[in-house]
Amino acid sequence: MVPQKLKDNYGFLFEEELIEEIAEVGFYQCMKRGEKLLEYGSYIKNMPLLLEGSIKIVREDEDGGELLLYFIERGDTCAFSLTCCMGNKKSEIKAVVVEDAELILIPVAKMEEWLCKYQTWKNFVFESYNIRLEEMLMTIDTLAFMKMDERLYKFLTDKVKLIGSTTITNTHQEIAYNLHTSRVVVSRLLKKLEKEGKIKLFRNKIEVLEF
Amino acid sequence: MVPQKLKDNYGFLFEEELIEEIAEVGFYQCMKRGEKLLEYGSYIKNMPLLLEGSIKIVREDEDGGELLLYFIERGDTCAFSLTCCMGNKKSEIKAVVVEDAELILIPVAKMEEWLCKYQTWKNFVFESYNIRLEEMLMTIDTLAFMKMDERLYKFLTDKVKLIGSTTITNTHQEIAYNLHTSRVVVSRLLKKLEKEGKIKLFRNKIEVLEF
DNA sequence: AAAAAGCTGTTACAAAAATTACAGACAACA
DNA sequence: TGTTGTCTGTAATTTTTGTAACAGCTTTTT
Repeated sequence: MVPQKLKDNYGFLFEEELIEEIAEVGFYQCMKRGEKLLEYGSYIKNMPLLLEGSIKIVREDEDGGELLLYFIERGDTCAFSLTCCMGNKKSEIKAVVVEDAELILIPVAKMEEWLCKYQTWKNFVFESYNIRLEEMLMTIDTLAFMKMDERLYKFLTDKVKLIGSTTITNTHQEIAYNLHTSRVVVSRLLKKLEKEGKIKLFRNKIEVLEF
Repeated sequence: MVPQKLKDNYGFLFEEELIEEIAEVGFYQCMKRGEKLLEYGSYIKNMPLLLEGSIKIVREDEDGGELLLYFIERGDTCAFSLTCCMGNKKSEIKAVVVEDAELILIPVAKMEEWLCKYQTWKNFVFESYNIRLEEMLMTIDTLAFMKMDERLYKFLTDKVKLIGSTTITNTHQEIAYNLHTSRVVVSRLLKKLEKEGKIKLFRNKIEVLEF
């Protein structure tokens, strides 16, 4: 069962031998929406490979402020976990399950061993770092160069693409947390988007019409 | 001459043998303030090790907008160069010399070879990625959680620490570019900081009193 | 020396975002 | 069924940021 999902998601990346090693040493784990995979300030000694579902990476400041950094989908791993376990440091971010997730946890020791043993693994690890740096750049772009109405619309369309459905189930308050703004601002701008015909508002739900 | 500076900056990180290899295959390069080490959209096939001076990493948007991401000091390398040369991708950022710099350029092939040959090199490369991810996080923090006056003051104090002098030689316009805001806003907030006794303003110069 | 170009301070105004407050709608539940 | 808590829409106000315009300097160029 697990090896099959491993193959589906990583088979085109890794050789048979590596897939088998992963299945052998990895812990399989299931997580429900809302559960925390990684807490701010915690330590981690495993590297997660996502098989199913999606996860959001969130930054927090001292005053309880939050900001969504980006989403992780199946076939991905989290570069901050790499940072965290290779440097043996506290986590700088928190990771929360968005859609029910299945994942495999790889012990750090193995992960380091494979770096030289499997070229494909090395490429995967570096590629992960590169993707994360790019995601961070895009986050910075939205913060530095976009106004709140654009950021809000981007949040909605990104989520639509992520979950593969045009219906987003979030309260205005939840969205406000993700964008680090106030609920009033989100409600106001959502109403504007509705008047422009881009979305349709319901209680706890938003239907995205254009994306 | 060069090997000496190499030893000074990297001797406590790398073994003798690796230092010698670096000196052998690396190109030595000197750059003046204002020169571009890396242009937006360009390709790069070498990884730079900074021996002297400092460099700033800047993000640009389509409309010519700019934003300072962070500074690089001697003993550092640039993770975006790694991204760039290992993935053979266009540069997402531009790198400009802040203080006259000396650096050594390592060909990608060597850099990859050393990953498995020298444990210390592998650690250095991963540590570089980790440091850059952290810097990016800090940049995101300032954008998401701080107001412009705080960002401006942070810019000034960061630069004081970087160059090791309390005198910053920049016009208000240059600072405005770095923070992606307007000159008027910078002038206004600088005046406020001066009234609070934290800085003293001159033409083309700012003296930072508290940091 | 005169002219041009660049830098700073300031004013007035517009736009964007944050804050406070409150009312109506809906859902959960005793 | 009535109460309570949550979610949404809206209005009024303040703070922050962006824009335009201009005067007074200093530095550079002619």
